[in-house]
Amino acid sequence: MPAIGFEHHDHAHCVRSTLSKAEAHCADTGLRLTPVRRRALEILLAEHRALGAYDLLEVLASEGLGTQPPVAYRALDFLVKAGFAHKIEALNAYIACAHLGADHTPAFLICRGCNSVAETDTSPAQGRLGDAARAAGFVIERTVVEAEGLCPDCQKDAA
Amino acid sequence: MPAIGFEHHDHAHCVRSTLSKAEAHCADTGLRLTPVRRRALEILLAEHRALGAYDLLEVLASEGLGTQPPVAYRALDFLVKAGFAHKIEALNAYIACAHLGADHTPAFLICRGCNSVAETDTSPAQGRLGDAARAAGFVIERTVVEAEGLCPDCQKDAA
DNA sequence: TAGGGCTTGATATGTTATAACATCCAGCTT
DNA sequence: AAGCTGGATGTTATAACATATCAAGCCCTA
Repeated sequence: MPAIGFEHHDHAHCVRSTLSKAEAHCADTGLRLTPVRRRALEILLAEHRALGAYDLLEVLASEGLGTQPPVAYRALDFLVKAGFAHKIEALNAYIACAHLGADHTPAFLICRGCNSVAETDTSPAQGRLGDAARAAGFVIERTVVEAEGLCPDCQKDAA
Repeated sequence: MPAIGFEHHDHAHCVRSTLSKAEAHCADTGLRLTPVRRRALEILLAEHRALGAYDLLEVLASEGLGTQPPVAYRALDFLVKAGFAHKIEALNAYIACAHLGADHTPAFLICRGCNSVAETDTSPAQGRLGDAARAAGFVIERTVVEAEGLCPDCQKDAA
């Protein structure tokens, strides 16, 4: 599973295809992809960048889809629980899932230059973290793996 | 490097020894471990648990060491920059470093039952995350690795 | 068509974090 | 000793992130 986010790609296609997968998943499982939720996912998908809840709210508000914080947080909760989006803990911000449908443990590469975020995959339970957890008798339920640094473009700019 | 936090240990000794190391490090490098900073570190060291900035502020305030948020955030900034404490991103909270002096990339096991936190060590740049970063041409400067789950004691309680 | 459960609307508030500017103080300089 | 300098602290205000609560609407289905 490659990192998705920095390389150039057919973005329109990746947006459409993710939306289709989300719709199909909801149809299968009975989840309700309501107008606000669907639009929130579209907004996140529009960029490979993490958006704050209030950034999202601003866009929703400009479209008449709600003006108060709970609107954004409810939509984000839904998307995160459904696996359509992830929260980036280091930024207190949210990003659309780039590997929708794949069973994965997400990990993120966060560029401090341009704020773009690439999603990749990891298996922390199989590495040193998992070893430490087993040694301590700790049962892992969820992992947060995020790396901050510079993407290729921003390295060029810095040089 | 073992995980430190869940197992029973001589806590008074681990507090004293960490404070000594911090003092020695400041003496060596010219950093100033002022009364507020030193007391903040002591407060964090008092438990293997992450404290919010406002929790810390409450204690400092009760001792006449300052009443406004910047007091706590400045002390925490100093401790984090000096490597004496770490921020737990998943909790927006702070914990004293359990491996002071060792060159390490911290990783945390966070118990959702009792809020205790164990610090261990990881090498994300050598695992799958590092592979993905190299493949994407991304340069990692800092990593956040946190696992949420249940510690041994809380597993017993749940059963 | 009535009831239950999920969704949305609306108000208020709680929690985490920083900006901005004034003041103080220790150490150095002349 | 007077003055400068840089880090540390005091103080006020506000920005940014997140949730509790209760009322109202919608949709399914029995």
